[in-house]
Parts: sequence; structure tokens; C-alpha cells
Amino acid sequence: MFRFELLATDGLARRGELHTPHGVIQTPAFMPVGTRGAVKAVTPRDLLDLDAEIILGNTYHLHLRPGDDLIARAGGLHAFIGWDRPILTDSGGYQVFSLAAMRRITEEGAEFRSHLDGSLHRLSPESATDIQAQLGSDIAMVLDECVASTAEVQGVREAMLLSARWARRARERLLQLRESGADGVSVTNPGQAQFGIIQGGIHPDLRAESVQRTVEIGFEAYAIGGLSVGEPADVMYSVVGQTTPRLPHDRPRYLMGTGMPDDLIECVARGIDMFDCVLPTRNARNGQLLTSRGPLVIKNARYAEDRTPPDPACGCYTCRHFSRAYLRHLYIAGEMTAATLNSIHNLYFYLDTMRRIREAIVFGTFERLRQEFHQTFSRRPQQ
RNA sequence: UGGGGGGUCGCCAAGCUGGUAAGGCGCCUGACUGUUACUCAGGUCACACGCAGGUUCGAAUCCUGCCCCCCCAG
Repeated sequence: MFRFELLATDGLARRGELHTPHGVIQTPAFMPVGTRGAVKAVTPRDLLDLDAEIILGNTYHLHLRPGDDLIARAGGLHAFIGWDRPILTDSGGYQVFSLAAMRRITEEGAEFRSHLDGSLHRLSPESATDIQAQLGSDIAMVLDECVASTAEVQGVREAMLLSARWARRARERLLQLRESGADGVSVTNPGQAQFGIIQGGIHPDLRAESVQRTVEIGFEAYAIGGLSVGEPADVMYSVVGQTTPRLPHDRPRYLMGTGMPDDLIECVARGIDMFDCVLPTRNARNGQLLTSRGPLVIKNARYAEDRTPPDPACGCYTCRHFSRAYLRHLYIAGEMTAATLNSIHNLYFYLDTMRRIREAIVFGTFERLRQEFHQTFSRRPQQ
């Protein structure tokens, strides 16, 4: 059911197709994040119009609310949220990191204080796997421990080793579920794939060891976690560049949580096939539009009477119909349509960039696209 | 006309047993990378406290007069 087909390469960049129970994903791919079963501010119809081929959901968040049991009874996450294309569920590993103040880590797993009501919850490699089986996503992630890239080497090493031990348990659990199921666990998507996660911070030797320990377990694909968490961009590129050559050539590589548009190009250039990031949607809600020339802060006063579209080069619904002046007004006035229109634009920009990347790889012009992109795109806000 | 209350930054609002003007909102920037539509960080922000005098070393704070606003009663 799950299958990855490598269609073409251009340098280290790869063009492929990922087959899942709910359809095919063209890679390199960007996956919009829909933590709680919804990509914030947009409708599934918008996502279809944008031609998003896969979205994310989050194990931790959906487990707390509305609960994976409820979702399983509803027929699984796809049925529950009205989205019949592929879904990837993150394991909650990132919440181990982002909710650091509210959790405790042991060999067994992670204990969380719910950010909703303070109640205590446990997430183990096994339960994170069970929860995702009930959600019925097409791709499940193993539970891992993500640490800050600036953490002490020893701590990074321990987290990497723990993540590897957890990965083995998660895999064993999944195989067990595939064999015979388990009491109280509904497997709502028998064709679900499971990705392992490479950790090791910014240390090449730890990354190498993590790859070895994770790959020997055997997963449908491998993700690189623990990046874009504070380290400079060039350090991140370097770690990616040192890690992908060690990963199986015939399996997808998924860089978790990244990034800015130029990050995507640079990491495709280093052999990454899949990305997800909250940046386009979160920043849209905070008034930052990402354009071919760089970030545009739509809330700035300078756009108060600017009747041009956010990005004249963009073909999205927002840019075809609305002016910077109007979008600024919506943002300043606190209209929720601002979040919607901005999110549509940013997602279009990301997805369209991926389309152009895919096309360039096929035509063998990826390097030229990469250079042109850097020539026009600047991380500094522009007008 | 009588009685009561009040006039401090664009708005709201501390201070008013005198000692040399809080804060909030707004506005302007920025941050945001496996997401609480959250939030955070800077900046701007009254040689000035309705007006005019007086007392005092010193007054938004005390005194006098005037102007204006609100409420109640006519």
C-alpha cells in the first residue's frame, strides 16, 4: 500500500511519488500543519483549491481533545475532519520539547500536564503508536525526544539514544498491531506507514549514530528531527547535508518543522523529500506574508493606501482579488478574514514553490531555480 | 436657577494628608520554523495636569476667581 517511487534526481535533489492509502503525494512536498484536525483559518475546500496533497495532525493535541477514541468511533481522522487525502500525524514528540515546563521524561515515556486543564497524561512509544492507529493517519511518527540544538552534547546524546530505544518499541508495537490488533485499540487504517526520526542535534557523529540505530530498526521512511530549533540556518543545512547521504536512498526523507522558503530549497538541494512547518500559517495570522521577494509585513503603516496585491507575481486567490491596503485593514481591524486570506496566500506560495522545485528537478534545472530564487528572495522584510 | 459630581497624553485612567506626572488602550516596529487564531519583545506617549492669579524653597496636588462638562431638581 505504502510505496515510494523515485522518479528523477538532479544533483542531490529528488523528485518522487509517495503512494499512501489515501492517495499519492508528489515530492518534494510541503505539508500544511493542522494540529487539531484543522489547518488554522482555512477550510478543507481551500486546501483542495491550493492542491495540498497531505496535511498534518497532532497526536498529543487530538488525544487530549476530542480524544482518539472518539475519533476512532467516528471512523478515523479522515472521516472525522472531512479530508480524504493523506494525513500525517506527528507523535507528540515535539510537545516533549515545546511543553518542556509541563512534562517529565522517563525511560517509559513522557508525562505531560495538559495545557488545557492541568490533568496528567502519559505518552509512551506504545501509546503514541496506539493513538495514531486509532486516528488512522496514513503516516505515523514515532515518539521521540526533541531537545534544543543549543543543549549540552551529553544531553543531546542521551535524548538521541532514548529516541532510538523508543523508536524500536514503537516499531514493535506497530508490527504487533498489524498482526493481531490489540485490546481497546482500533486500527482505522491498516495501510498506515510509520516513520523513524533521526536526532542528534548539530553533532555529525551523533547524527550518524542516530541514523545507524534508527535505520537498523527499519521504517517506511526517515525523518530528521531536532532542527530549526534555534541553530543558525547554515548549521542546519550542514547537518542535513551530512545526514541524508547516510539514509537509505530508496526511502523518503522528511525534515520536520522546517522552514523559511529558502530553507526548503536548500534542503531539497541536500536530498530532502518532505517538509512541514507552521511558519506559513502562523505568520500569516501574525500579518506576515511570504512572497517571491521575501517577507512582507502587511500590518505596516506603509501599506495603508497600497492598492497593489501582496505579490504581483503570485497567482493565489488573495493576490488575484485583494490589495495590500485592504489586507492591512482586515488585519488591523482584527477581522478573521485576514487570517484566512493571508494563510491562503502563504500556503499557495509554499506549495507553488514546491511545484516549481519538482518541475525543475525533472527538467534538470534545479540549480538554476535555486540561484534565481536566492537572487530575488531576501529574508529581510521588503515592500 | 439651586444641589451634587467632574475637568491629567488621541481614548480610558492613577496620583490630589504639597516635592517635581503610574499604568492600560491605541499607534509604530520586530519576533514567530514537528502551532493554544495564542503570545512575546522593543518603540512612541503630558517642560505638562480646564484658564488666570495667589500661598510656598517647591503645587496636578492648598487658596481665590473664572470657563466648560455630566447628573438631579425646577
